[in-house]
Amino acid sequence: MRSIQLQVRPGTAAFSKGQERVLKILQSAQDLMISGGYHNLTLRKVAAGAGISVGNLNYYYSNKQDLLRDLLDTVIAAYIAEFDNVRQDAGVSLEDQFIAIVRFIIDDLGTQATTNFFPELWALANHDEHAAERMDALYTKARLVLNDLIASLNPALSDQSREQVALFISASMEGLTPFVGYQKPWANDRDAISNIAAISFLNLVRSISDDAIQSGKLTLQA
Amino acid sequence: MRSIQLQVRPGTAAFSKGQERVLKILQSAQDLMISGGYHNLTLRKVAAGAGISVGNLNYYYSNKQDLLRDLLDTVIAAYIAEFDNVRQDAGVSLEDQFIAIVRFIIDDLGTQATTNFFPELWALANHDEHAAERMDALYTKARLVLNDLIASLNPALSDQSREQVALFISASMEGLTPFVGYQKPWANDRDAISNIAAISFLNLVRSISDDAIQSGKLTLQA
DNA sequence: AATAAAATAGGACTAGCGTCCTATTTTATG
DNA sequence: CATAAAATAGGACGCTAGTCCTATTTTATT
Repeated sequence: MRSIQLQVRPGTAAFSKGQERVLKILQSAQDLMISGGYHNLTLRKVAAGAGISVGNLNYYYSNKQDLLRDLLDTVIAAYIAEFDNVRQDAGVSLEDQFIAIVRFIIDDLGTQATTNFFPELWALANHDEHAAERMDALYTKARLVLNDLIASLNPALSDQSREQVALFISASMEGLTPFVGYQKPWANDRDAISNIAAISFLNLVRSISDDAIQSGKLTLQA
Repeated sequence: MRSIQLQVRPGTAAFSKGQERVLKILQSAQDLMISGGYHNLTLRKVAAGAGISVGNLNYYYSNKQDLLRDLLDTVIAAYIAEFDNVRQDAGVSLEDQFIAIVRFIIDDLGTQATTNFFPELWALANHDEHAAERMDALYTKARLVLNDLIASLNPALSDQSREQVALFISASMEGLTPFVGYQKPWANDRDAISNIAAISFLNLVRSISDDAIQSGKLTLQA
C-alpha cells in the first residue's frame, strides 16, 4: 500500500484512519531503525510500536521490503525538505550562505536520528538497489545548493570540477558522522571541527582550479 | 575460543588443525559481511563457507557475538598493520609523505572490501559497544601518522588543534567511501577527488591556526 | 600400540521471523 | 438504517535462526 500516504495529508476531508496508521507505522519503524539498526527492525516490533497487530500491519504493508522502501522514502524526503529551508534563511554574502550551510549540516549530524540513521542507509545501499537509488537522490539534492554557491564563489570552475568539489565537500561532512555525531567520541569537539570544515571548504572553493584538479599538482602559496 | 588464534601462526610446530579452521571461519565470515552485510551473515552460511558443519563452528565459537568480535578484531588489525607499512615507504619531503598517505587511503576505499566493510562497522558501532571500541582503536591509530606529519608541517598548532585537524582529515576521507568507493556513482572520479582532497588538506594543515579553530573566524587571504 | 585430547558431523530444540488467512469490528456511504 | 468497504485482531504456517548435545572420527602423546 505504498500509494496511500504522501498524497493526502491530515486535516484533509479525504483523510481516513489508515492515513494516520501509516504515519504511526513509519514512525515506529524509524524509531526502531535509529535505536537498534536495521537488523533489529522486525515487523512484530514495528506493529507493537505503532500500537497495532501484526495482521493489521500486514494490511498496510504486505511485505517487509515495501515497508523499508517507504521508510527510506519518507525519511529521505524529510531531509530533502530541510535543504530547501536552509537555502531560504540564508545570510547576506555568498561566503555567509556557504558557511551557514556547512554549519547547519554538521550541527544536524549531531542529532541521534542522523547519527544512527545514515550509517544504516550507507550499509543498506551496498546491498539494496532501492536504498542506493534513494541515497543518490538525497545527496544529489544536497549538492545542488552547494553547487550553486560554488559556481558563484568560483565562476572559473568547469561544471565537472565544480561538481567534484561539491561532492568532496558533501562527502567530507557526512564522514564526520561516526566521529562527531550523537554521543560519539568527538561529539564535544563538534564546534571546533565545524570551524575547521568551514575554513577549509571556503579556502578550497576559493582557490581551486580545473588545472589543479586534473593535474593533482599542488599550487604552493609561497 | 577467542584466545586460540593470533598467537600461533601457520608453519609453527604448535600449529594445530584448529588454527587453520579459525582462519577459514574468519575468512568466510568476512566474505559474507562484505558480500551481503551483517544482516546476511548467519552461522550456517559461515560454516558452509568455511567447509565445516554448524556443530563444528560452534566448537570454535560458542556464540555469534564472539565470532563477530573476533572478525572485527582481525579485520581491523589488518588495516592497522597496513598503516605501519604506509608510514615506511614514504617519500622525501613532509608534503610528499602527507600526500602519499592521503592518496593511499582514498585508493584503498575503492576496494570492494573497504567499501562494503566500513559502513557495516559504522552501523554496528552505533549499537555494539565492542564494535565502537575497536573502531575507535582503528581510527586512533590511523590518525597517529597524520598527527605526526601535521605537527611537522605546522609546529605552531596546539596539541588539541592538531588532533582536531587530524580527525577532520581522517573523517573526511572516510566519508568519501559511500560515494567514490567500489562501484559507487562517483567511482570514476576517485582520482580527481583524491587530488581535491590532497590539495585541500595540505592547504588546511599549512594555513590553519589555533585562533582560527577556536574563533571560527575566516582568515581571508586577500 | 594405547590412550587422551581435539576436532567434527549430525541432529534436535526453542524462539523468532515474515507471511498469510479468516473472522470480526469499525467506519463511511447511499 | 442498511450495506459495502476499510480496518483490525488473532492465530496458524513454514522456515530459519542461534544454540546445544552427543556420538564418532581424527590427531597427538607417551
